[in-house]
Parts: sequence; C-alpha cells; structure tokens
Amino acid sequence: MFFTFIAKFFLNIGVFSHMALFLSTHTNKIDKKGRISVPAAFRAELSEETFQGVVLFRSNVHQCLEGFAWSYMQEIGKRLDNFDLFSAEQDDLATSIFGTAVQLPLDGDGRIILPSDLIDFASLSEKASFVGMGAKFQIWNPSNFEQRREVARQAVQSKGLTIPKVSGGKNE
Amino acid sequence: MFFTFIAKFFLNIGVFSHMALFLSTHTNKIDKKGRISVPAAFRAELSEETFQGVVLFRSNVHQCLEGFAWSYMQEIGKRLDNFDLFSAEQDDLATSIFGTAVQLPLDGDGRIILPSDLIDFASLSEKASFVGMGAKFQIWNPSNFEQRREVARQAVQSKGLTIPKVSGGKNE
DNA sequence: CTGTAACCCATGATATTCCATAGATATCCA
DNA sequence: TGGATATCTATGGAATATCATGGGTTACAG
Repeated sequence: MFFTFIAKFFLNIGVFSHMALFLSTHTNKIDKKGRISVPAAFRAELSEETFQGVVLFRSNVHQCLEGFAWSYMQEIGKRLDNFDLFSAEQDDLATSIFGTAVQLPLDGDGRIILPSDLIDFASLSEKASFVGMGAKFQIWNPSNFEQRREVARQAVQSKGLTIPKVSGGKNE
Repeated sequence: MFFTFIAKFFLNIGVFSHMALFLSTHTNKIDKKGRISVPAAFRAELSEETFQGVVLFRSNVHQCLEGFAWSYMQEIGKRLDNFDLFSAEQDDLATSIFGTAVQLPLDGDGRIILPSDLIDFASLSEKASFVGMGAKFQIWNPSNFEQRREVARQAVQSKGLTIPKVSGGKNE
C-alpha cells in the first residue's frame, strides 16, 4: 500500500533507521579477567552495526554505567547540536558523555572486558546486570538495581507517568 | 528537519495500522519446562508481525503479567526516545517498561517459555489464563482472575463506566 | 621480557527445534 | 442428517543447538 511504501522509504534512508531496542534484564558473571558476556539478545540488536561492540560511560545520575550501539552516538551528537553551541549545558554534557566514553569490542564469544575504573564506578563485583532501556542500556550491580527498579516503579506510579500512548491502531 | 517532520506525520496518521485485538479468556497448562501454549486465537492476531512472539512484563497495578505484540513495543520505544535522553522521566519509564520486559518467541508449536521470575510475580503454578484486553492481554493465575473479574464488573456497574466515543484526531 | 588483550576451544546448562499423540473441531459426502 | 475423515490445538517428550563461562595459547605493546 502506498503509505506503507513511503514509510518504508523513510525508514530505509535512515530517519528512523534500524534502532537497537534493548529489552529485559540479564545478569551475567564477571570472570577474573574482567570479561563479561553481553547478553545474546543485546548482541542480536547489534548485529547490523558496523562496529561490533558497545560504547560505555558513567551515568550522570546513578551509580551505574550506560551503554549504546556505536551508531547511536551519532544520534546523541545531533541532539547535542540542538543546545547552544557554547552553552554550559552543552559543554557539561559533551564532557561527561564523549569525554569519558570507552569503545569496547566484542570478542569472538560475545564478551567485553570491563575497564577497572568503570567496575569501580558502578561498584561491580561478581555479577552485573544488563538492563535494557530501549535505545540504550545500563549496567548495574544486581542488588543496587533491585532497589533502583522499585524506586522507578513507584516514581512512574506516583507521578502518574504512563506508557506513551500508541497511535495508529484500528482500535483506539 | 524536513524528513523528520514527514516521518512523524506518517507515524501519527497511522501507517503502522495493523494492531492485534486480543479477545476472550483462555486457560492453558504450564508444563514442567515452564512452557505454555499461547491461545490459537491470540496467535492468529500475531500472524502479520515480523517478530513471531510476545513481549511480557509485570503489571504495575495487578499481580499479573501484561503482554503485547512486538510492534507495539517498538512504537513505545520510538515515543520514549522523544523524551530527553537523560531526563528522570525517561529513565524511570525506560527502567520500568524496558528493564522489566521480556521478549518471548513462539516455538514451532505456538508456545512460549515463561521466565521463572515472572511465574513467581504472578503466582502462577499449574495453569494460567490469557485474558484479552484489546491491544494488550494479561496473564493471570486462574483463581486470582476470577476475583479480579468480579471486582471489575462491580466497579463498572457502580461507577457507570462506559467506553468513550472517539472524537477528533486519532492520537489525542 | 612481562603483563595485557585477542583468539581459540571445551563444557554444562539452558533453550530451541522436532516429532508424537490425544482430544476437539471442522469438513465433506453419501 | 449422519457418520466417516481430515484438520487443528494443546500437550508431552526427545534430539539438537545455543549460550554463558572457564581456561589455555598466541600476539603485541610497554
């Protein structure tokens, strides 16, 4: 159908080009070499990326790490451009994101090596939880995340936040 | 930017129009591997989906699970992506929606495997009831659902709840 | 040299695929 | 209409593939 064709066209040229959608929480072990398996479901989302790996940096809000596909960094760059070029916000964000980010390749078995400073920052020890957040994901100390999950749930309820309504269905 | 505007326009007018419509209640057995058949009527609603399976997460309101088609989840993902990337709201929503959701593929016989933490959350044991809710469905312990059904029925009666007529635009 | 990272392979646990069956439903034809 | 046959569905179990993890070996840079 015509509209579908048009929409697919725009998808293909990259307006909403394939975006990774990280979902669910997976807890894996950090071995004594500092390696950890990236969950297979997350790796599948990265399969079409030119760079096979992830970008990690320190969260500005929580005691956890944040991760993206490499291509999503470009999107962040674009969004930063919407700030005033020399504003304090732009400077702070650019510093905290680009300044501290590390690019970690996947090894042949789908693992990454977590740098020790990031392990320290997020208080990781034996295990770490990969938490899907849609376009990005977070890496948490599992017990810290249990608390965070509960806080988030209550915030969603008390602030009356709702899942954004989906339009476009036959049956709205 | 122009292309973004056009793409948003197509999203809003509902290019992605097919939406599953889940109806009725079906109770099936959970086998010792944690597998359960998704009711055939629900599977038929999923037949046009690119991803053959469902997305489940914990209800924020009831002691039950909620399920969607994958495309519905993608749509939520795009909307969530329009929030400020690092805002508290985005973070809370993404954590409670994506962080707790799981993507479950249908096996060749139309079954899914229920993760044990979700089985615990919903107090499921031998059997589970799939309850159609339109665009989504819920999964209940059958006896808990009987109570819930009665509470809902009385609420509708006493409050005189009705389904509002759709007015104006599709996505208000 | 020496430690670290990249690569390779082994293994147990878990998930996925495949096949069998029984009961229910639908279909078809006399 | 009745009854035989085919199809679909839910379920059980076995065979196969995948994943997470551990450990070893080689490549390489300080």
